[in-house]
Formats: sequence, C-alpha cells, structure tokens
Amino acid sequence: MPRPQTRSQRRDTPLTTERIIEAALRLSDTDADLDRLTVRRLATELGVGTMTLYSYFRSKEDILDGMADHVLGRMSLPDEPDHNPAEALRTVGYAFLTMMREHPSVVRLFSSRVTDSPTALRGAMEAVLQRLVDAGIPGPDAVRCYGFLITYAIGFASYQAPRQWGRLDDEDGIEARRQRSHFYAGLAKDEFPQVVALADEVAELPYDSQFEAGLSAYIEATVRSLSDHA
Amino acid sequence: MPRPQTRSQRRDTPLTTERIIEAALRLSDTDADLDRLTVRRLATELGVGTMTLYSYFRSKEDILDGMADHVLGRMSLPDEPDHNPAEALRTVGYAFLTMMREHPSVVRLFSSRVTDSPTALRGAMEAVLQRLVDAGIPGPDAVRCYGFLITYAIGFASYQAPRQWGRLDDEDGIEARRQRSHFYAGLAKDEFPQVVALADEVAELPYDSQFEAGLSAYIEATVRSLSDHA
DNA sequence: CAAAGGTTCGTACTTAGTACGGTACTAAGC
DNA sequence: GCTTAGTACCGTACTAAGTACGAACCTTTG
Repeated sequence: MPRPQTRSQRRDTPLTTERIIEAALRLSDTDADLDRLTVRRLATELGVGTMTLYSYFRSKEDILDGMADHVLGRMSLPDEPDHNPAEALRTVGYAFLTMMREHPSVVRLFSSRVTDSPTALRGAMEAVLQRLVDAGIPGPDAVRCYGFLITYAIGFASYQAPRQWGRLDDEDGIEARRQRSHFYAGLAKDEFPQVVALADEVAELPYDSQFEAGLSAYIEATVRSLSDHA
Repeated sequence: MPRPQTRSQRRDTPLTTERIIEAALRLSDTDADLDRLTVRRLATELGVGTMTLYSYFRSKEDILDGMADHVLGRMSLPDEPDHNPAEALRTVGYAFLTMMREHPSVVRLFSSRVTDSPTALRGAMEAVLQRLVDAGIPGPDAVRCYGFLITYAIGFASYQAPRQWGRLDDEDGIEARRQRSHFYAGLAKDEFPQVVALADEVAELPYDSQFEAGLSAYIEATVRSLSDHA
C-alpha cells in the first residue's frame, strides 16, 4: 500500500533555472571538482527531490550548458573606460582570467561545448568586441584579439587549475612554489638537464606573472601592427 | 552451482599498459568524445574481461592519467634544426598544436590533472626547453616561452575542439564556416551590433589562421625583447 | 608433480542519470 | 463550495558504469 507522500509544494524561494544553475556553480566551484556535481547532490543542496530538476532541465548536460552560459553571460568588464588599444586589450584579458578564476570548475566545460547562446554571446563576445572597437581597434582586428584573449585565458586557467597556485605573495603560494621547485630540482640531472637547471623558473609557471608576461608581449606586438597599418 | 570458467590466458599479443593506453586513445579520439570511454568498452575493444584492466591500472583515473602522459611523452619535434629564436618558437608552438590535434579527446584532461610524470616531462618540457635554449633563448626566458606556448595551444585546441573546424580550404571547412557566418549575421542587429557586423570574421575564429595570428604576434614581441636585452 | 605466483575475469555491490507515473496544491469555471 | 485543469513536485525503478572480491587458470620453480 502506497504511503501518502508529503511534498513541500509552496517553498519560500521559488525554484528557477537561475537558482539551480547558481547552486550548481557554488557546489562545483567549492569542491573545485566538477565530477562531484551530481544531480542528486544538487537536488539535495536545493532541498528538493532529485527528479524535480528535470522539470527545469532536460538532462544533466543541459545543466552543464547552463553553467557555461551563465558564467560567460555574467562576465564583467570594469566601468572605467580605456584610453587606447593597449589598455582595452589588458582590461579584456584580465576580465577573462578573472571570470575563469571565479568559476574554476567551469573552465573544463569550454573544451567540450560551444557556447553560442544569446546570453553568452551578449555577455562575452558582443561586450568585448564593443569594448575593443570603442578603444579604436578596427572590427576585424578586434575579432582576432577576442579570439586570442579568450583562448589564452582558457589555456592559462586550464594549466593553472590543477596546480595549487595561490598568489605568489601569500603563504600558501610561496610554500607551494618552494615544493615544486625542489621537485624539479630533484630530478635526474643527466636526463633532465634543462628542467633541473631551471627548476625555480619552472616552479613559477602557474602564477599570474606568467599570464601577464604572455599578455603584454601579445599586446605590444598587436598595438605596433595596428599603428603600422594606420 | 558455479559454472567452470573458461579463460583465454595465452593471447597473441600480450596485454601491456602501453597497449591499453593506446587502445584508450584510439577509442576516445575516434569518437571524439572522452565520455564514451568506459572501462567496459575499453576491455571489449582489447578482447579481455573488464576487470582484467584493473591488474594494470588502479582505477579509471589512472588510465586517464596514463593517456595524458602518453600523449605528452610522445610529442614530436621536427628534426630540422631551427636557425634562430623565432623559428624555434614557431616550431614548438605548432608541435603543441599538432599534438592536441592528433589526440583531441585528451585536451580536456590537461585542465584537470598535473602531468609531471617523468615520461611527460621528458617528452614535452625537457625537449622543448632544450630546443629553445639551443636556438639561443636564455633559460629563464625559455621557460616563460614554454609556458606561453603550451598554454596557448591548450586554449586554442579547447576552443576549437567542440566546433567543426576542418581546414579552411577543404569542403567541410568552408561549409561549416558559411553556416556559422550566417548564424552570427542572423542575430538581432540592435542587440548584437558588433557580432552581426563582424559575422564573417567571427565565423573564422576556430581556424588555424587564428592560431597563427596570435602566435606570430607573440613571437615578434618576444624576439624583439630578447634582442633588446642582448 | 606440487606449491607459488601471476593473470584473467565472473559476480555482485554501489553510485549516478533518468523514464515513468503518481501526488499534492493552485487556479479557473460552474 | 465543488469540479476540472494545470503545475510543481518527487518516489520508484531501470540501466549503465566503476570497481571490490575471490575463484579459476597458466606458468614457473623446486
């Protein structure tokens, strides 16, 4: 005999796709592990039954798509206007990096799905192109810059994500770097001459200073070629 | 009553971790979908029972680690020597890209695990550093270049992977580009003014010419700063 | 030829995605 | 107020996948 079910029909804060996505991001970013995100856990976190989520999303894949969309859609560019192409490029580059940083678990999603929803396009591509064009970069060049910057940020965040990075100037970051340095220096010298000799530098690879180095090189060359054409 | 088990102990080509990893790469690269790689399917492909694989690997994660290691460890740099820093940087950049291209499914793995096994370090990091140093780039700079190049290649491959790219000069590539271009051009003009105006350029983002553009900008700026210091 | 050690894998347990159908609550019409 | 739809919710159960366990088999060694 079926036991009468007790449901909590009216809830304080109504469930929406928005709230679900945000909870999903919170869960996976906290654990720093997208694999730990399961439909059951997500439902529990939200205080609803597992299958309830399926009235909002067709599948788990849909939820993951939603997470990627949400993150790109909410990307924020600082209010202060840029005064020249170089500033704009740097602004955008760091905006991408910051976005990845705030949602580390989402980085992986970008290598398995195309995020061309209106939300994502508006928040990222359109906003960035507008910013670059406003700073005086011709449209076609702006597109190439966009491509480079998002691509570089994805790659850098991917590289950085699985390594404990911290900041180079905080306690944990320094300690992590120290250990990494010793790891590389401790390899066989005749087999890894370069890695051993450059252990200190190699240990620094996941830090933001590396991002800055690549970014500024790119900006310098790009700005120069822009003014050559002008 | 337990039925007597029939095993095929002696096999033509003996099972090794190597053969397992190669089969795993073949499977996932063919489907272009790492999610389709299951222990059961892999075992079937190899003609063995599922649990047999667990005498070679502790877990599926171990297999995935092995795949990443294998790919990095087998990275190949062309034999022709480079005559200057610029050539060396380009060589390495394309070597990374080629590697990702040959094993598209592995790209995702790089954003969730550190690949610091001896195999991977020898095949990728040590070999690349040696190449760059041999071309006249000072060690510390070479490390930064390595970081940039692998990072950029990962990012670009991640961006490109989920989009049908083909070559820009082959049938499929042209058709895919045409469709993408129309997709962007068909968006609301008042909401996406830049994307609509630049639809043709945006549609080209996943092609190798974009990789080349970013790479050559980076190389130009890097070579210039190297000679400034010298 | 028996004991030892390594390889293979059948079985079964657990977790996760999700199809299906049912339940409770609300709103609309009488 | 009572019925009828519609909506939000979710219990149950099926399937697929990772993997612990231990048995069966093969080869080697004494």
